[in-house]
Amino acid sequence: MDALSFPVITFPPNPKLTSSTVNNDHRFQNHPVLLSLIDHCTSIKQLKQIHAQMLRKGLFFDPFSASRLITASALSSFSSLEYAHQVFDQIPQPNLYTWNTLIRAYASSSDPVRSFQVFLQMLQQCCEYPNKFTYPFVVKAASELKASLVGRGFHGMVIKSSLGSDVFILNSLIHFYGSCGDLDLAYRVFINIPRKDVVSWNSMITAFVQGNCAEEAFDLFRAMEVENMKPNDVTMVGVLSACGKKVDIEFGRWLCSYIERNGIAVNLTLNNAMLDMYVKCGSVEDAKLLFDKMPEKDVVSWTTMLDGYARLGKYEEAHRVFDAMPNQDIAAWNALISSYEQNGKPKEALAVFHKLQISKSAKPDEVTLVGTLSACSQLGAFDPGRWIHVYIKRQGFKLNCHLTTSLIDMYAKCGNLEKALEVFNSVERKDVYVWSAMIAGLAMHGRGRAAIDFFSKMQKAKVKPNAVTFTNILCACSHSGLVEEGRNLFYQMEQVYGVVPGVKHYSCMVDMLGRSGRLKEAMEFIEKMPIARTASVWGALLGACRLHGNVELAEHACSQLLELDPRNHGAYVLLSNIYAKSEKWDQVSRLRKLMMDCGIKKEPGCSSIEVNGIVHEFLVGDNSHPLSKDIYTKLDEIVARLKSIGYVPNKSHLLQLVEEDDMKEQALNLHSEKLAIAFGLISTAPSQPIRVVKNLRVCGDCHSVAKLISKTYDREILLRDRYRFHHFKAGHCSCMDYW
DNA sequence: ATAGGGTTAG
Repeated sequence: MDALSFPVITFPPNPKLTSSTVNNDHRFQNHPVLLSLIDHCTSIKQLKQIHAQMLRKGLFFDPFSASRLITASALSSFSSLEYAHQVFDQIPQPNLYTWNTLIRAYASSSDPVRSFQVFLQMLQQCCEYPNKFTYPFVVKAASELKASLVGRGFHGMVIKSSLGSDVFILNSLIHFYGSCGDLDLAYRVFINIPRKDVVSWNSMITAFVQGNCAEEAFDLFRAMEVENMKPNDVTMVGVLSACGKKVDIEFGRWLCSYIERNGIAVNLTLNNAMLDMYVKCGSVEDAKLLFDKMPEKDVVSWTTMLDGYARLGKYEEAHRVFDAMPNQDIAAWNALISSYEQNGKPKEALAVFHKLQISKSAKPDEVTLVGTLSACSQLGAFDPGRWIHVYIKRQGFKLNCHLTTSLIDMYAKCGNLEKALEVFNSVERKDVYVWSAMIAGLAMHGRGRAAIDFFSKMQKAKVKPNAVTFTNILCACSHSGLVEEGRNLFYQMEQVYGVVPGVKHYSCMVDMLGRSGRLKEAMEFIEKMPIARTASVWGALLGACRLHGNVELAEHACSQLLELDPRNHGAYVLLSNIYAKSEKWDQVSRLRKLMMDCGIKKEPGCSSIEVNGIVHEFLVGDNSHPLSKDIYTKLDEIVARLKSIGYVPNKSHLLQLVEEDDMKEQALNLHSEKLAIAFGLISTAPSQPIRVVKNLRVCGDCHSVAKLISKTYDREILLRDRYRFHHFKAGHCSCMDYW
């Protein structure tokens, strides 16, 4: 919803229209010398001197002369809006031009809301109506703020005041509707412009690109040819950006040659757009060739190159570019942080953030924080995550939806659902991503009912759910065994909410049905799918077969899965699991051999635990940790103690055939999650919960052991596995053993 | 009497 409230727009009466006090009567002689001096000012100090002279000579009370002063103080390179506004307030009778200047300056300032305030004041106080110059400025402010209702209000006013055919205003409206994501309305404005100019086309193309409709942008670009409209540099920047999004290097190369053939002026921005296209299409080589030829480079050019290497995982080159850039602004740091974070290297991302803090060469911005928080989420690194939250508060960052979403995600994935809820409740503005993150948080903590509750609250708040919201809510239903609710939501998706179910939603449904033991229904559901079945759908069925020990269906699911994705190690592992559970060891070793022959490796189990801000990682049977000896001693102690209260190791969770019984036990005890928990017990205070993150699904035996430890050692254990959270407390797990 | 709309990195 719109955060800005805007009064009903009516034109106020115009009391001063007939008044004789209006000071536009040229009583004052212009003072050409003084006025031309304004244009030569290079600092606020000089302007203030002229201001003083103007006051002495009475020139300041001439609206025209005052307007020149306002223009210089509000729009020049050394401008000070605050000063401009103070001067403005002293002008007895500002004219429309002067009002427009102030509105314009505020529209492109960091606080565009103020241009609305000045606009409203103008409606009341100025003796003239807003004109064709006023609207582009306020509409621009509305675009900046994505203030969709306010902008529509302006559109209405434009029509009422018969300015509805001004191409400047209409172009700004295209831009406005585009930035609000309302592409249909933007297009409606566009097609109704009788004499479109190149800016009209550019605005519409850019709107399509930014709304992720690259094809439509290309269509429009081609239509320009037909309509004999010559594209310019801005047009090319737009289509190149679309090209990067589509990862279509062929078309991108063609566009570059088009620019050359048609003699389109290449400036720095256009060069940067070409660089970006090459980088996004994965050709850092092409980018490098262009980069070396560019006559002028700015920080964007350097950062784009850095990003090009980093996103390919060429970190050595990326760091070389980083060191070579004239100055590393925050964007450069962000490129490094996000590439690490997005390439599954969250530890490295945190390390870069740490370096940034020490170097103090740039101030973290919102992008930095979002990337770093995401790294914390991946790691389950609660301490750094919490630290960043404090930092956000201390630095006075306003929580926008992006940051809010990241914080909720971080707290949820670090096991602190209460904190996530606290952040959620503390913010006024909640968009679909904020709601979806909260629902995902509830889902991974097994709070299915609450998730459904939030989903209906979301409807009441009039926030439209999207595909991600549905993935999360279906996942919540699945993890809590809420089959009826999940089924209903699935069937409402398209009919009630207009969200067409994608393959992720089908996978969720298969998981939900299968997990709850409805294997037959799950299979029928797959057969009736109207869209192409992917590996993930069969994977969900396979997982359910393992849970319920259905060998036959598992074999079918597995063969279907491998047909679609022959190198899917998860499929082999799951099927081995199923064979192992029913003690078909010959099948287990057959699969093992098959995997070896195909060179497919099981993803090794890995658990990490954060102690005092340091993340420790454990692999299966790991003894690389400095405290390894102590850890194994502790583990022996734990097992002995648990056995004395009736724990029986569950050997069916082993993957390989181990003949001797005690060997089996040992193999179980080598599981990474047990090592991490044992390390947690010896290295953290008894009051502290143990927070472990595992890359795979938690093993059944480890799950039982964690429950028993939570009781026997009176310790909370928070274990996050690949799919969800297990919150062990006093002998119970939050998943209620349904996972 | 002065003026306006569309552009690139994360």
